[in-house]
Amino acid sequence: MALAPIDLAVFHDNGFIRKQCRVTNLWFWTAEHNRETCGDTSEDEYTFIGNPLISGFSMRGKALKDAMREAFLNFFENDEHTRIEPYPILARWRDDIHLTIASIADFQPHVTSGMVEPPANPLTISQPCIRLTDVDAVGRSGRHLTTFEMMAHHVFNRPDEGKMFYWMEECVRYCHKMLTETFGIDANQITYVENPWCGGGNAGPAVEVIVGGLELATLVFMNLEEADDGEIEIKGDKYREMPLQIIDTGYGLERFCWAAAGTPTIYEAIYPETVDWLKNLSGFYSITEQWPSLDLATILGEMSRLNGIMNIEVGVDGDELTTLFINKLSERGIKLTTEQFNSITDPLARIYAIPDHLHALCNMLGDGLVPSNAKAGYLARMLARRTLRMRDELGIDVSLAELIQHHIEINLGNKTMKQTHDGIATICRLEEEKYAEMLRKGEQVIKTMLNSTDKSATVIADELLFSLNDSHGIAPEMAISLARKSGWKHTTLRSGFTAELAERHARMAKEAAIENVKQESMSGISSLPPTNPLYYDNVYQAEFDASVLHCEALSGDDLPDGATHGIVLDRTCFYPEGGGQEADFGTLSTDSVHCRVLDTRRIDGRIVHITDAPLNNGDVVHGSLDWNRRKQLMDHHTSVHIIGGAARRILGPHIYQAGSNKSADSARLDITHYNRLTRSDLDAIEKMANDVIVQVPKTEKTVLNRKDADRKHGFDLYQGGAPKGATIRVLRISDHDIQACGGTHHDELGQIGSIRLVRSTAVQDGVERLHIVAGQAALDYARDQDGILRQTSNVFGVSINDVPRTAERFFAEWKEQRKRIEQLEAEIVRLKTTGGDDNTFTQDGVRVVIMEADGGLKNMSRMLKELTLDSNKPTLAILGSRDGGGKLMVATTENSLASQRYDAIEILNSIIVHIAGGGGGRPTFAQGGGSKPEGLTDCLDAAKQLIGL
RNA sequence: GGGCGUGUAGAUCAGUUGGAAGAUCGCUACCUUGGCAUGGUAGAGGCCCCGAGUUCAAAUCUCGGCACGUCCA
Repeated sequence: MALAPIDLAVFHDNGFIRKQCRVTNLWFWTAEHNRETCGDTSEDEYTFIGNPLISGFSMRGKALKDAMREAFLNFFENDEHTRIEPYPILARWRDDIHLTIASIADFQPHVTSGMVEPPANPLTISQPCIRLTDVDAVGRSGRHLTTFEMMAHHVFNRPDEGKMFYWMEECVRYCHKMLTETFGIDANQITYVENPWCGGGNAGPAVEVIVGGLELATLVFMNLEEADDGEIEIKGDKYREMPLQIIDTGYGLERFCWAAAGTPTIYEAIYPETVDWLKNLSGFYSITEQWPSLDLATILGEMSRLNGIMNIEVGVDGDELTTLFINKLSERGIKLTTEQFNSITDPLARIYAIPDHLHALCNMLGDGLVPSNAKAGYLARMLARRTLRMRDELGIDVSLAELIQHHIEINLGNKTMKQTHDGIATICRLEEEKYAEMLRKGEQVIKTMLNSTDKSATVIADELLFSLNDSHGIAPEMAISLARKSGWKHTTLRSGFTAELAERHARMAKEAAIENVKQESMSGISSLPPTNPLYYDNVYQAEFDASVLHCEALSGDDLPDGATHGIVLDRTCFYPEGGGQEADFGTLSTDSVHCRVLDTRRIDGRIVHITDAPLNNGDVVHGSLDWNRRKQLMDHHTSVHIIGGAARRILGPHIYQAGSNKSADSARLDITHYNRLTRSDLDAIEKMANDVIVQVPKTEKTVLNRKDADRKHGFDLYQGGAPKGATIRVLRISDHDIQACGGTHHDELGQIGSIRLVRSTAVQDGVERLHIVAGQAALDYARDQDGILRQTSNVFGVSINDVPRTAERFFAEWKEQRKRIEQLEAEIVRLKTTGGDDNTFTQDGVRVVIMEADGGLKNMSRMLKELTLDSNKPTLAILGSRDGGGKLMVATTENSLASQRYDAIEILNSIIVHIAGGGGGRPTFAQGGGSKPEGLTDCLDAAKQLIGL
């Protein structure tokens, strides 16, 4: 069974009829009874270019967006909906996506799964979103954006609980009323296209709202979930109805603005000042002056209308599209050459894309994101680099920081964000420096790589271009332009290369995607009640009594040594490994059995004690924690929160936890930051952390439901990762640090004693790892350091205070003496090689030196250099040493009688047998070694014999 | 999370099949000049990132670590 046709009273009431699109075959509703296409096809041009569909909005840019958003929200607010403030652009509450990509993303997965109540119901919101999948089309299509606001009204119905707010009929009625009344859109211009939606295991009927050829909104009625026995089939998969029925709508704020402005592109509607500014800076208007016959305004107007029917998407071949575009323009009486077309559209695409990218960057950085070479931070870096590249291609001399500053002023109205404007500027400066450094290095790399390529070459080897892009960040176009700059003037980019590069990346990603996910499981525990955790009631309780509910023999390679069984109790003080805090150890005993707990894990919601012996179901056991370990883990965990808060205060609002680990020995906290930390940064954080221990007597622990936690504390609460449950445990250390955390924490900070921030290391660009020791571990650490220092001072025989100075002096002296030894060795070489002693012979005009020397190959090679470098004295030199198993070196003066007559390799190979070795080299310089130093004399004798002495 | 790449003089970087540690800039001294820009000559400056392994021999090859870069997810 497929979905039933959508047939609503609201359509009939407004004179709409249902038709099937001639082009797409989709069913749609229209008030224009002779309409044959659904509105969003390759035959439906934009009708609003130069002819706005929405009247009463004469402003542009930020003012237009503000007015439009307010009109939308106001409409729904006046009709039963609660207005909700937008969520952050960084989806901190989710672990499956980095960025908020839709308004419904705010409520996934906790609300859409039914676990958590929505913040209001029904609600209306305008949610800033970022989508980078179409980043390549931004600026070229006239309508693509990386960042936009999705206006929405959402409803979460529970018909099984009698909570049914409204469904399709009312939803479409709201939409139609708003479009025609609030925005005064002519109903004839509107088509409602039936197009079922599915994704992420859910599906439902959906309606696309097309106005003037532009999709303004989508109304999704999500009431189905994937199920093998489902009766409804959509796009090949089977679904059944689910208890929660959600209305997920999405109205494109910027598209409303565009339809109201009627500008050639969406960018001119929302970023008009920036577009003008960049046109002037880049000298755009002077481009067409080369062709006085071209009428730029007419060309741009026709191109915009055409944009509506051109399939400008990622992955469409650029050259083909250009040809098609030029043909279409020609049909309309506009004759353009490819060269003319490109020289207009290339810069224009960049001018349009830059404000979009700047807006996305402001949103990301403003929310506290730190650029990085991995994860979410990389998305910011990619946008920054795209922006910089386009800026360079336009030849504009304005720094990224200035561009961003301009954008914040003009398009964001100087709004305050989580990150300070100064902070954003600093990050931009650093990013631009890194970009410039990458370019500079890239130029070097290209020169080196192309060394073996002829200057007249017209192509660069594919492998080289791949490597330049993947390893050095130099995009193929950039590589070509740098190569031309460096002297390979005739190189061009092979057409289709960029597509191949993308294909190659896709293939690599596919291969990497094959990974094995191992899931821990135990057979008979899913029917057990969840274990009652006693550690939340009293973190200091170390002894308890409980009943054994389940005992199972375990096997596997990830178990600790000696572990044999997994035991589930009805209640426990043992904390299972989680949230970066390692598990508790201890003992479980009955009158007759005493077993050790070697690990504690959470499996399927039950706490499993990993032990070295079995217990019987129904046994009453006494549990006892290894208290020293638990205390140390608590010291470390609470310290991590304190350090995190201190780092945020000292380094800035962008500090966010990127991971952590708390073991008995030490703790680690990974934080996002845009610079390497210095020791003085660490000292300041450490000092503040220790001050907090003294100044804040008690921590506050509260349990809130998810809805209240979000509202009360915001999303910085979820530093430790996306929350899993409907209730949230909040640990509050005064106003120093407030976080959702399921770990065990001290009630009194004084219990920790002291915190040391040992050092920081880099996890990736933009993430610093802080190494922390606290409590007893801090004392142990100090003792260890003392020991090391004492040992060192004993070696030097000086007091501890003198160690640094002494080490410095010793190192300097060592270097000096090493140099002195080299000089003396050189002196010995000179003495040995200048004398006319018994080692020197003359054979037919060639000096032959055969002697035993001291030292290794290095020393001998210096002697050989001395002997054979003088071209006035053709020499054959054969040196041997007993060093390290015996060494031999043979050399002749290059380009001389000696080198003509003797082959060093031959001589070496024929005599080295006496020291049982081998070797090689060049015909004028050979060396080798052996393992029988006592045969050296035989070697040298054999050499004399060979030469005929 | 995965792939690729880079650590050599104060700086920027070369370094061929493993076989003699280099260039340019900067630094010091001297020469040229009335002085400077400049030009010339000479010199100083190296734990070839660290630690193992292979080898007669490792800056070079292999493995591990540290530091850094880059692309993709």
